[in-house]
Amino acid sequence: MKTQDQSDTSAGAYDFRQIEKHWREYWLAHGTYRTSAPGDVGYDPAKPKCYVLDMFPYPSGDGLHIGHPKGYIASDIYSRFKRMSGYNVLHPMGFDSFGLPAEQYAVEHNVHPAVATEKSIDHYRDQLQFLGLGFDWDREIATSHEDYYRWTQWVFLQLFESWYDADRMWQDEGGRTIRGRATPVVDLIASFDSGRRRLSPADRQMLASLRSDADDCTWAALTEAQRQHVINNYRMAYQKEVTVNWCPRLGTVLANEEVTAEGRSEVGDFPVYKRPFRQWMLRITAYADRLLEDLDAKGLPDGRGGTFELDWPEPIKLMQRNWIGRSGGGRVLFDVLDPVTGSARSAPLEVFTTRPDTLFGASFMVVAPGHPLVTGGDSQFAVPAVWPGGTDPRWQGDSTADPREAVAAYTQAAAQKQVDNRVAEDAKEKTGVFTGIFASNPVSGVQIPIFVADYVSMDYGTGAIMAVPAHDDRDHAFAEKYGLPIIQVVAAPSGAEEVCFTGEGTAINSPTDGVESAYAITGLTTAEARAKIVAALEAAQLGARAVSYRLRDWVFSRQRYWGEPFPLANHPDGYPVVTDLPVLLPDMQDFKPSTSDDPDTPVTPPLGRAGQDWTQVDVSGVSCERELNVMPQWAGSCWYYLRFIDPHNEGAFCDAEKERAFMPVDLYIGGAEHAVLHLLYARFWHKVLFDLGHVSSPEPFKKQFSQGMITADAFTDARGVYIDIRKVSFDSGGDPLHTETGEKLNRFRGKMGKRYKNGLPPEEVGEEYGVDTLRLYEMYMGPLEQSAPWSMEGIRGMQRFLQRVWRNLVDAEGVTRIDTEPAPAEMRRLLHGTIAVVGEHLEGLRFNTAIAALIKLNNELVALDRVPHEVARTLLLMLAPLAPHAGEELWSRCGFGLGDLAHQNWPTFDANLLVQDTVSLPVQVNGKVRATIEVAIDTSDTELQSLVLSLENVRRFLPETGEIRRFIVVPGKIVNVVV
RNA sequence: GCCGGAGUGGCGGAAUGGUAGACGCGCUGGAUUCAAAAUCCAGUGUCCGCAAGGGCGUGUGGGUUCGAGUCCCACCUCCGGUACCA
Repeated sequence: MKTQDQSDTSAGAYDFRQIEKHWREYWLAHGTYRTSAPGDVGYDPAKPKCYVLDMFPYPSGDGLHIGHPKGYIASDIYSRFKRMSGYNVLHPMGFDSFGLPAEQYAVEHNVHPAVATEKSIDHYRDQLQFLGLGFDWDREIATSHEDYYRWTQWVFLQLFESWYDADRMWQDEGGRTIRGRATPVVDLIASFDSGRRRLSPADRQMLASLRSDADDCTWAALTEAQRQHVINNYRMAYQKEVTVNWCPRLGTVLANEEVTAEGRSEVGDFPVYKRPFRQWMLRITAYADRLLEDLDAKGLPDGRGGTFELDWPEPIKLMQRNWIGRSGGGRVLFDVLDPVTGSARSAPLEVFTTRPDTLFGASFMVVAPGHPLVTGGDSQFAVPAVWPGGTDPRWQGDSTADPREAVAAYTQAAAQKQVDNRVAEDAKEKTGVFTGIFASNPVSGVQIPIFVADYVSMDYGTGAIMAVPAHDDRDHAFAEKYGLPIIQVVAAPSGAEEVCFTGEGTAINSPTDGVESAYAITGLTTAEARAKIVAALEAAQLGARAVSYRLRDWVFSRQRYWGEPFPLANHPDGYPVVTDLPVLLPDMQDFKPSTSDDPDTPVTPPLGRAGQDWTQVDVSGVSCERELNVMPQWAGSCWYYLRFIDPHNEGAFCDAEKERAFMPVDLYIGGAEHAVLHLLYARFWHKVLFDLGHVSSPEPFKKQFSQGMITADAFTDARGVYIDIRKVSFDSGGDPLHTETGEKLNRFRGKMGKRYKNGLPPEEVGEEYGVDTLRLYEMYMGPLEQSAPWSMEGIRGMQRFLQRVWRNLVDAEGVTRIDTEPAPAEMRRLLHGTIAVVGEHLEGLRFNTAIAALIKLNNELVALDRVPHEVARTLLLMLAPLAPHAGEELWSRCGFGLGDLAHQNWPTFDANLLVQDTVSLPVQVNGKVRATIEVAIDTSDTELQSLVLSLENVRRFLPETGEIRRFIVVPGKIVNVVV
């Protein structure tokens, strides 16, 4: 599959290997893509800036394959286009080099992650440079380098030493009023010290475990350790016991996604246990509303006196909104009835509901297995010793024992139950046990049973729900199984009868207006009924308007080695203290997690074995043990875009003036897999830094774009073993065969990568076809946001295109074919039309159609003996961002300049040239095209009508009378005769 | 399951509600060549037809419209995410 021109070394040949090598080296030697910042020689503050950012890669030991650079090529083209359009472009690259992939690679290959990482980075840099990507390499960073991660630790301390003052009203530079602000913890402590702030009920509840007099003690009476526990409840970075999926055999915690339906690890198939675990958390939920609002906010300040709004694809915004999952509704208090006396206990059961309007349809309640009502955490809520008379046997669980045993057994089983597999979650049968306790519906007074069931989670809302089986699918399934009443209280608008209608409609079977009730909602719409019920509940002190979020706080610690150490230590009195920066990761040869077969083995992070020199640290004269967890890989990628602006600053994470000059990022390109988590986490950190005055804009990424994957066919033999795509050929029928054995292979479409042996390194393709060809082909495969399959046949078309451009401008002897005569009118019209289209499509990241327009223009040149000067020059300018090596070579060969194509001005077009006097109109009869007519652009409709109706092929389709019903003219587009 | 996206010739894809298939690959025929590669020219959704022209055609089934690949409703299939892969 070698191309034929390899041996052609004549003066006029397009020798891409030599050309690409030459310009690659030229650009690096001349610093062609270096960006100047405030304070640099040659920085021009009057020039508009454009910050084009890629999601930086984590450097795996396998190197890049041709699927990886798709986004980098796109951002490179855009950067070059913007530079030519007069912008000071910042386009940096770096490496997300901490984290699990690097650690796992190190384990597999038995090398230290620090060594493996450096090697991988060198390899990646070579590969990226090979692709002719115009990064400013002076700005390269790596998250695992000490001069980077010391600032990651610094940013973490900003979070640790601040709290979210939710009621604070303030204005940003753009004049927007914002509610809530991250505020230094020292201010909080000062307000406690001065008495301006008192301990909250939540503080007292937490203190109850530490002091007997928590109910009425004051801040002044607290010990330092107790005060620190209070402050922990406020910090943006705080410690909390959370339940995780613990796999002792792997010595790691797993995501739900990494646990199989059988409750075993995906990797290795080992048992996984639910286990509570003290973790560092980040209070992202405090920012839920602002993360939501700013997606659509107008007038975000840009730090330079201007404003901006987010230009993100709507689907990505939608995913973020859904992830945050704000739902408005109400909290409702249900009286819990004493099983013996039947009277209400003092502590009611609180639920959150998004549908207060369905309150009259609530026929039972469900609490989560961890709820205090059933864990005995609150003596108020004791489960009775005997089943109430007439309890349905189905409600009593598997045991025939008393309610306490049944509930305890169910709760324990739920806890033991290894992680749920979501696929099965909703489809699987609901289970639950009656607690023996009844509640009273606050609006109707009806007694309803309380169940414990694992379809309710402690993580969302209050861990308890009111069940409305007529209008909630899960409640419905549960009610059907346990024979509970199903009461319709909402009528579907269309009258469409669904078994379980969950949409909005009209309230029915509730009190009717005229009846003496504040809850008279029958006949009201869902929205009206919801508002009325909540207002009435509030008046009766039985509930309140409330908002709930799906978003949870962020578990921020990992029991790993290859990550940023926390700049914290544990004081002997049991609270965290800040240590000096930087906290260097100790050099350990044994960095693997400790594994065990015993689920109860204490969890010991690898850093626990670092030796006392490292683990013990003196803080203000007290010997403390360092925090042994490390940060997740997200940490480094949450702020790297700021470090690129000022990568070598030793005194600050980023110089304030430079930050103002370059933020926000104008275009952020990355994989669609980061659409929710990474983008949300980075936005969160940025907002904290914004609140604290460290950055000047409230959002980091002005425009966001997610590129699709490059997929590739993969092949397996009869045993199911993957066969390297280099060893696959095709028979005449197109069926895949093994090159060596001739065996017939199976083909399927998959992600490109090492696993399927279907990836190719860019060097291999670049050597064979040329880097410019590779760049063009990846952009030409289809819309940037879509996934597309790699094809070794398709790439030839782009190579042909470049060769054709070359031959149009250079003859076989290497002499240019430029004509000094001006271009003919038709050629100029085509040229200027192409400028208009290409510019528009590059700006819109529609590279496939931009390239198509260039191909079309170039194809018109093939028939010419010589190419007019203006056409040649303009064609090269438009080609420059896409195929920079060939562009520079031809630019200098044609004598337009030397090595300066990247800094030329983008061509402008003359709109007058694009106006045409006549237009070719398709003529439809009843929506079917029957003819085409060439008319002057200003032909009147009546004139047009008589012309059209006289057309032979139109008349054939008219009725005998010649009568028409309508005559529709869409100016310049189409004519439709309706008969 | 839930959230988001995508389904158009043999293939990748193009198309502000206005001629479906731009452009590229592949294929067919021709020119050039001793021959081949490369290159150039012409053709190429499908069915009927010598042609002119006509029928059908954008995952499936409905709907809105003078007109639907595009908008609405209901499905099917595939892809991404689902919080400790990032």
